[in-house]
Amino acid sequence: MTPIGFEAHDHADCVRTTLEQAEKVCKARRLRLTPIRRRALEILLAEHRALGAYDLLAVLAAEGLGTAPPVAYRALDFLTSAGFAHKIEGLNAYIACAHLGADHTPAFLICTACKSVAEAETQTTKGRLAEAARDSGFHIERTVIEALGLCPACQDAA
Amino acid sequence: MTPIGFEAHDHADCVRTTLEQAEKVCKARRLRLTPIRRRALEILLAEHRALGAYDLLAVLAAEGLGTAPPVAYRALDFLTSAGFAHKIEGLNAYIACAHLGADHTPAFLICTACKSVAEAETQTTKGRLAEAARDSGFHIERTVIEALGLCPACQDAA
DNA sequence: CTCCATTATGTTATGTTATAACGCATGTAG
DNA sequence: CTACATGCGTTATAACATAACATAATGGAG
Ligand SMILES: [Zn+2]
Ligand SMILES: [Zn+2]
Ligand SMILES: [Zn+2]
Ligand SMILES: [Zn+2]
Repeated sequence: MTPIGFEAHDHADCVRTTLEQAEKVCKARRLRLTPIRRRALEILLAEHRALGAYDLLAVLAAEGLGTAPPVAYRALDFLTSAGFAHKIEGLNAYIACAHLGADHTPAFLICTACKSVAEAETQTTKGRLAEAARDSGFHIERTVIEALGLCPACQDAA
Repeated sequence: MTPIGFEAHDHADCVRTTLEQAEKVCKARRLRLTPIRRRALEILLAEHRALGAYDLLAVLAAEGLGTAPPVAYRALDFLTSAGFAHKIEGLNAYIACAHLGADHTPAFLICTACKSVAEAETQTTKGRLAEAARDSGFHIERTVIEALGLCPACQDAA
């Protein structure tokens, strides 16, 4: 479970396989990966960073795929519902899933210096949060787990 | 480390001791708990729930303590910087700290049915997130840990 | 193939959350 | 008193998100 994002890696491959996975999942679950949705996923995938909805919209608009906010928000709704993207609550921004296909509980490491984001996985049933929940009888449906700090590269720079 | 919020407890005492703690901390750190800031903290403390900035503003406005958004945001900035309140990123809302004075990393259990919020504590150096960070050499400065789900009472109701 | 229901998209408007910028007031140190 | 820092009043605007309704494309059922 290495967090993807900070390490050097074959990113072209990363993009390709994620898109393939997304298509496979859509086929299996009868979801429609329309041109707008597919392009939105590609845009998010371009970098391991979170993009604001309006940043995404700007790109889509420049490509003639729609100009009004609902274009972006609908695409993001689809992608997040399908598990192809996640919302980073701490940034009000969105990022492509780095473990598409794997059933996972995402956790994010967000570099405040270079803005890159790595997605790790945690196990919902373990960890301190789950423990606190069990202790008090709380039933967890969804978790938001985000760490803000400095990635290895930015620590070296400082 | 029991999460405060779901259990029945002497809430009047809860409010009183938190305000006392806040005053003590302000004295020690030479922070100024002005009338607006103090009242904002009281308003947040009234219930173990998160309040939107504009909800807080509405109360302050009704009491003649200011009408424009900066009034609320400045008070919230002060309270969160001082550690007297926390922002719930998943709700864009703010809640009084339930462990004021204790040096802690907050984690929240948020009931999606009744909207109440319990604050638990986690240890920054343990847990899966810290583990993932260590693995990749990431330096954590702040964490956002929030669980959405059903509190014990709302589970029983369903 | 045609019709129908469903899903997706276009469009306008608005709601919600948060900050910038500037000036005045007040408290404190030299 | 003066200089500086901090808090507050006020106006305006930026940034994020959704409501509501019209039109179009898609994909089955018959
Ligand atoms: Zn990559
Ligand atoms: Zn993911
Ligand atoms: Zn209480
Ligand atoms: Zn706290």
